[in-house]
Amino acid sequence: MKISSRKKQFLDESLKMIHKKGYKATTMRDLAGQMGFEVSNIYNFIESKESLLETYLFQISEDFHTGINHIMKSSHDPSGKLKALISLNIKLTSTKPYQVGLLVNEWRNLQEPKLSKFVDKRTQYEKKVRIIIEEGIEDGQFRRFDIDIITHTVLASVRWIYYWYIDHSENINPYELEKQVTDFIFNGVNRTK
Amino acid sequence: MKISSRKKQFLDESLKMIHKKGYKATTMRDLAGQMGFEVSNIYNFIESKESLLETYLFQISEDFHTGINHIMKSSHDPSGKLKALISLNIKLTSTKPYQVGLLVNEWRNLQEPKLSKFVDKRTQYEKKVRIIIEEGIEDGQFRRFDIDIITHTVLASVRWIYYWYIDHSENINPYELEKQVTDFIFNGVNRTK
DNA sequence: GTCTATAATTCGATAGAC
DNA sequence: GTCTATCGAATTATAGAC
Repeated sequence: MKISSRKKQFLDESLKMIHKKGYKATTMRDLAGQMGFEVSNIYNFIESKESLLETYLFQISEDFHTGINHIMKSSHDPSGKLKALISLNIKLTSTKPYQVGLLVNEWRNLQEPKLSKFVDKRTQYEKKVRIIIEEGIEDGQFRRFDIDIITHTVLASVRWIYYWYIDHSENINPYELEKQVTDFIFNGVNRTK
Repeated sequence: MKISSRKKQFLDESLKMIHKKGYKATTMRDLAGQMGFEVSNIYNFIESKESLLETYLFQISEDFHTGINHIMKSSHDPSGKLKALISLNIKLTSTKPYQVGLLVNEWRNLQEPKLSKFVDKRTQYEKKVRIIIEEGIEDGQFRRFDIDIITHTVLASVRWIYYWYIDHSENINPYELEKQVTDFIFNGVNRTK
């Protein structure tokens, strides 16, 4: 079951290229050219172009689901859960920025029935985030917002980070980044309250 | 110079379909089928597939640039400028949600030299947002954050809204939405400070 | 694991009649 | 403004030799 280093190299290079050019715009010829061999060799490693996308997407998707399920089962209060959610996002983004980029940008290129499966799982994830926000408001830890609006805004506040990581990974301290983003989400930009 | 209603209908339908399927995944045959005519008729309305994308992208891009230039020249303090920026985003998103969607998702499908032109303009836009944040921190109106991190987080906080609008436009009160998002960006979710 | 060769399909775009 | 017909290029994928 060992994955040859050549296959691993192919998967890594392809991931980066698909992120950069987009899944549809990246051809099998592009991927082969990046490896310096002919198109037909790709099929020694994978079954099809779409299976490549599926592998990337469902791997990182599972990481997020495993992470949030741990958070939901934890004994944290809503504030603690929200902090853990931010931490989860930054941990996964810092270790797998290109996969996170695909998760954000390329999911809709999945074909049915995988597309519906993916969207369903994402909806489940968002519902769990919604519960954290909802409980925080009912507890009085969070202010009274429209729950859906704030759920989406919180999710959006961490969704851009993969891009930052890919371009500046050498200069990013993930702990400082986590601190800043957490501070923003909890307290906003305003100094005078 | 009057645009025929048939052309306008084509442009509107195509915009929606390109948003839904993605630019690369949407074929000229798809667009023709949506209109109920043959592919060749498309070229009565547009020069090429890419000119279609360019038209959509540079129109909405200009709207954002015009808007932020007015804000930068205004007499508002940094807090007022940031509020105006949020207002601009929600105004453009509520009136042109599909164009905003293309701006977020499809810009990289532009070909050179249009691609570089677009990216340059976007960088200019982000620099202006950065100046607002920077001045707010120096004035003491905003708390001391890493400027780049907070600039990107603020931008991300409003970037998701086009998606919300396309799916729920009938139930959205843009003034309430603006109030909620502004409140989030300025004060965060935390109740106890 | 790498190659050559090619199948089978789809793509954007054009020519020209009506 | 709509059609039929078609071109040339590009695309994913497969067959089979080495």
